[in-house]
Amino acid sequence: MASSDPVYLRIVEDLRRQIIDGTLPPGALIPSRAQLTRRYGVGETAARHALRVLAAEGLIVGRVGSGHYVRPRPVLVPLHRARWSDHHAPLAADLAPYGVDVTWVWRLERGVASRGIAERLRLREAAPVVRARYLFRSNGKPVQLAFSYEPADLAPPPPDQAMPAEGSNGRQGVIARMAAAGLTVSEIVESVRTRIPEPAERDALDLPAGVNVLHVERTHLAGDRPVETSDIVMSGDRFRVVYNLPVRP
Amino acid sequence: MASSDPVYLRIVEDLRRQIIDGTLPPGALIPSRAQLTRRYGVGETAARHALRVLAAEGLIVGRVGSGHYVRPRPVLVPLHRARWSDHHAPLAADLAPYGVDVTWVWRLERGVASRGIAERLRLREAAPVVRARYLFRSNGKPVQLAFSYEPADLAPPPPDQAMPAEGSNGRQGVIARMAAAGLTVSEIVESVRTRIPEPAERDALDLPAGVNVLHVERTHLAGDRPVETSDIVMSGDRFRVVYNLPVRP
DNA sequence: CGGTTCCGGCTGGAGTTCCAACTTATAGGA
DNA sequence: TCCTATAAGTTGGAACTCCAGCCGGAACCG
Repeated sequence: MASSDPVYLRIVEDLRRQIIDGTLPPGALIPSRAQLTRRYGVGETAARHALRVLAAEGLIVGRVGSGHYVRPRPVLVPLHRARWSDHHAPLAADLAPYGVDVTWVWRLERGVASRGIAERLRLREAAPVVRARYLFRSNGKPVQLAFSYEPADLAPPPPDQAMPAEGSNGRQGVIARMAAAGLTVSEIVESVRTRIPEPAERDALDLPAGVNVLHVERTHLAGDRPVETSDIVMSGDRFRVVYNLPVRP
Repeated sequence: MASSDPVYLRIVEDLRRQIIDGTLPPGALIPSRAQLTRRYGVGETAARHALRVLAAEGLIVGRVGSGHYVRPRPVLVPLHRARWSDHHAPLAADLAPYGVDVTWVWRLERGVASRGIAERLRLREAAPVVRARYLFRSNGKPVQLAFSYEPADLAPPPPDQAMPAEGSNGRQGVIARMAAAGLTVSEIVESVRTRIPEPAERDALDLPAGVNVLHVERTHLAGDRPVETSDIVMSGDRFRVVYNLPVRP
């Protein structure tokens, strides 16, 4: 079976091993398509596909006109395979392309960091922050309420004149914006718990009395700097995720 | 910018729209590479790439010698984009290929369903179940304890003679086994909370007194039938996930 | 009439080629 | 010495091609 494996897999495994064991250290230049083609005695298709796979895994990054380089730090979990938050804050954004009816509205506000937020963002208390409030609806029914806080000085800065801004759909989360800037983002999940909703939350989520909500506190870092922290409140302490499994990944 | 988008994206978006709005109902045959090539006036590369992307998204499935078909039920969240459990039970399995030192041992036991487990698996109390106990270690330090329960009659059945079986690494979780069987698996997360660890857990995880553990109760369904339920206990109520973002997905 | 064979169509792996856009280094000119 | 123009190398998008293996239906034969 191993002998009938696709040719490009041999290159992928070989390079991956070298990256993991340090033969190709972070920042190292990966052989170019032409070099791989000669070295492994394969066609350019195979070399190209191998590089694409490694790039998709996050182990290397390609720069047009320059080459493929080993990513500066070891990849633990590539985003596309493991996003803790997929079922929380960005739920709507991820489901929308699949025809699930999810809509959301958001509002941006300037404010100052409370004690807790300041701690999570490693700011001094009362430092200026931008708060976004999201309300997600599925089939008209409100299902999720989220607040995200970002340091006000963060690039790219939020629109200054138009504050407070509002909208429905479309606002990119910090992950997408950091990714666009080519940054490595990490995530700290500080707490996941169920609790009794506050009156305002019960109101927004249109909940009957006596039910609990799922509460997630989450912070995103770019390098070592916290760039966003969020409080996510979902209706009910019991939720369900349905997916189809690709028969062959 | 839209005009400079890759050619294949036009095909992807067009077909995706048709799948979502029902023009191409579940089970429908997708135009073949040759047909797409003619219909959209593009090369075979673009047609092929479009089909590959849709297949990766889980919207269609290719059958060699036959064609590409719309998947039988709407995909909500493709597994590779959203696995709630990636940071819980299968953590080790996902991290291992990236050179992170994670090892685990497991042990299989036959037993009978307690009241709670019976409820979650929709079995009568004291029905026969198979219990697997996992202990995950990172750099030698125990980080996660998990118990999974499956109905004993479930296919593929656990090894009967070798019970109780033990091992280190290698045991496939129910998701992988169901995927291999081509089944759609859904997941219910019943509860996520932090709590005081029980003495046995504190012992296994080598925890100092006074810290909390993160506790997740999770059930997997194949269609409507529960096929596994698990209790996951992680050391600490604060954990961190690090990933690199592909600059362009 | 029923079973078997055969052929056309399809996927998926692989190779080859071309080109635009970009980076980098080098050589030459001010 | 410093700046600029040029050339070589690289990625990424795309087209075209070939082939093995598989599927399904149609034709054919007993």
